[in-house]
Amino acid sequence: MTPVRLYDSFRREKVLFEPLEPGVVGMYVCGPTPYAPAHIGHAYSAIAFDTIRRSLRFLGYQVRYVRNITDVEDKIIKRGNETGEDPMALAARFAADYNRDMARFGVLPPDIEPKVSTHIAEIIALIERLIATGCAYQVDGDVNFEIAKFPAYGALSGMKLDELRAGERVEVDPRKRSPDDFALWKAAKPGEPAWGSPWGKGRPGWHIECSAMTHAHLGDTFDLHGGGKDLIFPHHENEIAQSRGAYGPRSFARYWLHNGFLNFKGEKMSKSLGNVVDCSQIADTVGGEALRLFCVSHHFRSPVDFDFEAIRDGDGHVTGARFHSLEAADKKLEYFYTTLKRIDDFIAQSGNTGDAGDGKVLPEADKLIPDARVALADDFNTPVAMAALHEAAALANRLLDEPKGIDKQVRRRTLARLARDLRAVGVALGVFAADPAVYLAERRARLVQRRGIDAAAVERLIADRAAARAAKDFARSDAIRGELTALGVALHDTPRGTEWSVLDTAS
RNA sequence: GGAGCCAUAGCCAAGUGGUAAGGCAGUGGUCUGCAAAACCACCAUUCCCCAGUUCAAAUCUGGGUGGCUCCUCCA
Repeated sequence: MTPVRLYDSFRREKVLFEPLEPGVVGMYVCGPTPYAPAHIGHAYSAIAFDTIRRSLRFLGYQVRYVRNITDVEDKIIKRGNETGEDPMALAARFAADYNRDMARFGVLPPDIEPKVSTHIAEIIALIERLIATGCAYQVDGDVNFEIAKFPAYGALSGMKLDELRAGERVEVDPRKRSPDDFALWKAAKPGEPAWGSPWGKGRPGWHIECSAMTHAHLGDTFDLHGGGKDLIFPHHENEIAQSRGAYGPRSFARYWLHNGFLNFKGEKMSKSLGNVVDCSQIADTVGGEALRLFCVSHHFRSPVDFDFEAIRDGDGHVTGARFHSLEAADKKLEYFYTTLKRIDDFIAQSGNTGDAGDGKVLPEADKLIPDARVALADDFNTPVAMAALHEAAALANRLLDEPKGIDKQVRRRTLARLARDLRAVGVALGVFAADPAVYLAERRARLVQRRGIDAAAVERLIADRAAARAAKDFARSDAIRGELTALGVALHDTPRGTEWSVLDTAS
């Protein structure tokens, strides 16, 4: 396996990653609270950590990947009470939606997907332990964590307790010993899901589930903990306090990873600004893989500006959306899939499909995997891996275009190797998994629909043009090309006949 | 008020001490009946500004300017 350096949010520097057990990584990522359709921010985070998980595998590590679902939480209960739907049913429904959406972005299912509702016993045991160690106290049916008993509090976020109080803006529960203390267990209120506990009926507070679930599935101490930057405070800070308060100062996550946030034209995404984009809208409009490629073209820690423009009708109503940066990513995908298809076709035509690319190849073709490895081992630098993919694809196209001067066997084997390795790196990034012909056909169908192109009319014009060309009537042929261009269609004359695609105009 | 992040070509984006990856767009070329696609070449003497450290700075230090985030639910 390849040694990895990563930026640890806790130490605030890039460090050598040394898993507890060499070659084996235990990784926990904060998953969603499913109370509404997943939006692009959820996808960005899920893709970031899925890519890290895939990268670690590519680098030779065995990864145990745990991503939870917080299915008991205030927002779910509130939404359920508003709509009349049972909160647990609502959470289950949106959790299923979430997983379906993430699958469209190439996010692999976690190895373990624990839920709060199935870990109540573990949560209660952890709270009891915190009471026993003196970190938590019971008030009526509630149990709170007492921050004063955990002097290391604030190490991850850089928060200091006296400053926290200065910034206190929420109403303080007078039964708390300190305003900063947070709930581990909340006494049941009418209309809320509740479970029996030593403190009466109630439910877990937010934060405690992650401490309980990491312990249940990864043990006292584990390697990587990930989540969105916004979770650093208070969520991750509280997780640390709970877990270390219970299991000791050396327990819990050994390295912290936080992904940057998505902005829209420099603005934070928020419902009030009307710039929250649902995952299904993205996947339907440009395809899920375009978002995936967009994400891995940026470093996961960087804030990313997401280019989004609402399409409005004459009355100003939003009728659709343009995602310029995703359309660019989709076009880039077309390049890679076209390249893969060219190679696949070439290998198929050469008759020797058994040669997967083993053996001696052109030395330039041997660079892709090592280059990708170096890139991903350096803090999961996917943009640099993308650069390696571009160079490999250009090499493949060059070999396909210019057969002269290269030994036939070496050429074919080199192309087979390139296709194999492009896909191997693609697996690490979560791209290029589709059949190229299928992807290209689906992409064109999407564009045809989006642009309102009449495919049958296009085919008719192409037939007319073929007739004109056969008659060497090039003036007529060019006139038809002009008509098609006006329709937004580009033609591609090949030995197999004329193929067409949708122009990538800015329209 | 406290904590932190970011600023690299027209645009997107890597690079955290050793002389500016990659992509898009653009220009020229190869190929083509003409195109498209693909390929090739060109495209930042310079990294927001000022000062400093160093043989050497986009990278480190200090001071500015501009943008953003967290401290409250938030991926």
